[in-house]
Amino acid sequence: MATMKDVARAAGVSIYTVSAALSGSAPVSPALRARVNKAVKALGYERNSVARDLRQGTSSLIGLIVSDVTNPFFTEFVDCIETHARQQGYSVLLGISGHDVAREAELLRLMRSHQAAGAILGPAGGKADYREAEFAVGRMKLVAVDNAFPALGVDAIALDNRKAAALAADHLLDLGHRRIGVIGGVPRQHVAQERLAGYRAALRRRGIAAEPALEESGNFRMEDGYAACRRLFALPRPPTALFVANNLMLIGVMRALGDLGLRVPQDVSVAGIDDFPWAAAFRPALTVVEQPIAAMAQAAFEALTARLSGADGPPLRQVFAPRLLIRESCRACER
Amino acid sequence: MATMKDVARAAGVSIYTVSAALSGSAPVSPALRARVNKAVKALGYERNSVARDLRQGTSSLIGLIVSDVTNPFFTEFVDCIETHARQQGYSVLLGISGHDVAREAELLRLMRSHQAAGAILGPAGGKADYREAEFAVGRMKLVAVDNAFPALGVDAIALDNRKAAALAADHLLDLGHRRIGVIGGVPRQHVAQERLAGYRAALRRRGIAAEPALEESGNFRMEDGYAACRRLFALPRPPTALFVANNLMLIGVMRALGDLGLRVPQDVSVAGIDDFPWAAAFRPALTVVEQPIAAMAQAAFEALTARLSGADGPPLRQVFAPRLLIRESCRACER
DNA sequence: TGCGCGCTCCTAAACGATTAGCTAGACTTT
DNA sequence: AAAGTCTAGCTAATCGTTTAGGAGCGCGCA
Repeated sequence: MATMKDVARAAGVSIYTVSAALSGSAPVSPALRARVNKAVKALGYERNSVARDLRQGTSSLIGLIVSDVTNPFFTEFVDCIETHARQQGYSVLLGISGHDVAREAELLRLMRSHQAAGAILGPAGGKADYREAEFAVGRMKLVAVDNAFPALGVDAIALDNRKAAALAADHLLDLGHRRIGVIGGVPRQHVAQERLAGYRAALRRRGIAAEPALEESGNFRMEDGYAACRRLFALPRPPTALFVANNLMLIGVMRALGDLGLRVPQDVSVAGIDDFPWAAAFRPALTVVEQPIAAMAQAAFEALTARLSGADGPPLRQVFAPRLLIRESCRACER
Repeated sequence: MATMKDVARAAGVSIYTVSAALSGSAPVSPALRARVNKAVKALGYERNSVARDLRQGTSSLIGLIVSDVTNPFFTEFVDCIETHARQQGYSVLLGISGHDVAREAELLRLMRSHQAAGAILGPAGGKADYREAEFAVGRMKLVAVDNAFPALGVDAIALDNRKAAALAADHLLDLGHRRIGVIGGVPRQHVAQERLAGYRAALRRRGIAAEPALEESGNFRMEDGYAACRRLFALPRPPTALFVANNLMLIGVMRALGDLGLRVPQDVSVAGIDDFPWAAAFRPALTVVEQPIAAMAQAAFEALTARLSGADGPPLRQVFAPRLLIRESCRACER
């Protein structure tokens, strides 16, 4: 690999001039600039970012940590972030925590070690899992998304999760359902707590008593949704409708209902959180609450770049509004 | 941030000793090792990988370039690669080419610039898009997956695409279909050519003449599948069955059929390539040809690490066998 | 002429690790 | 006791950039 030194020799200039010509950090006369460019081309020179990053003390890398890329929410989120990052000259270091706080911490350490300028992450845990002092340690700027709670002490981008759950629950209640099963996330996670709270609040507003047997939970994965659904329909008095707190579990639920021979929406109404490309192609098309993923990704990226360019001040929290997409998976309760 | 120098000072040793103690590159007496570890903890020292990488001339980064993460095949592939990489101490630099060869080249340049040890990529283009000499330039080791053709001159991991297409087409032929529409990829891509070839060969084996009007193509995205499907059913004599060459276009097709008021499989039979988590939850559950993604990802990663640990020799090509998953979206032709 | 100012370009010192080459002491061998 | 061998640890060079601090030159102005 050719280095700047080789280019300098070939062009008959100092490596300072090469650096200046390539980065534009200082003026270089057209004549020398041309000689440098010629030498660069002739040698096929490419800048060594590692050396640059070492000297600069920071890099053009940003970290991106999600709990599960196969979750369509994160898939699209990753897609959006990568696009913004590339356009702004950043490269993205991808980490997948698999819902494991220890793995997440390890990934953060690794990214710090690579001198990533910052990181965007969907925290895997809840309040109890982070010792605040240790979370945002070091120079690396952090932005939390999705399961972001205020105590983290970093900028956060979140959905109005209570509202999202209430939107789905209210829709089912409006259709006359009174026994609405819920399949929420693990209670450890902030986002799960909020969605459950939204569901309960919606019931309470109609004067309906919460029924613990109807409250199931899983770890936001397909198989958890499947299992939880089977449990709900093994109940002596199963629900007439289901509110499912995320997309992956919603798929699990649909498979379970299929296996149980239950038709949607004739036998059970189903509403979930998270839209995804397949939701509308399903028969029945699924009624879900949509998150504005692209807007949230952009906000996350902009929050990060703002910090990177020196903005300081207390952590900022941006909350986005959910939207109910009424399709075909819910109908009026006949019992 | 504490550096090795700080640790050395705090422990009363030279930075050589710190380096040796931490990396195990040379023996260090228990007494000094303990002092070093204590100092590391006290200062919260973390190794600066950038400095290390500069000195070593290579890094623990590997690149991963896919054309579209939202394609479930790549989503799962990325997931698998990240897991292997993390377990072997590598971090992954993710790039999304968006089916654009220029963007792909730019991403490769960036990764080389970051001194990535190697990269795994799903090439976006076809033979005509790469000048062989320029493709595998530099120290970085490359492994191609999915749309990998021999002329690239790097290790390749591929599906037996002709077989995959034939599996789907034969299934439809066995059910008595004779007018089978195909929605393939853009002809530029090797994988698209192969799948089309497999479909044509299956027809030919039954003595059925290819009908150009039934051969549509798109760029492996949902909207392309949608549009192609609408075109096929605007034909004077539309097909009785459809073979769709990838998952995303299959979704588009299902939406289009829904919008056209056509029922699957009563009015049209549909078979595709690529299984995905939703395929089985669909009503009807979708009959597809499955790729062994996890095995392919593992093979890709192992091919890369083999090269990284010095294996040389001519490019190796590994071809994987597809498997037909018969579900509910195809039935006997009644016309 | 003498001085200051602006340009362009150079030399050399960083950045923070790894590691070749060396040294001092302990232990073996003859 | 002298010479050889090991071992643990040190010093200093090195990786390929960026950039502070000058140097040389031409120009304008008094």
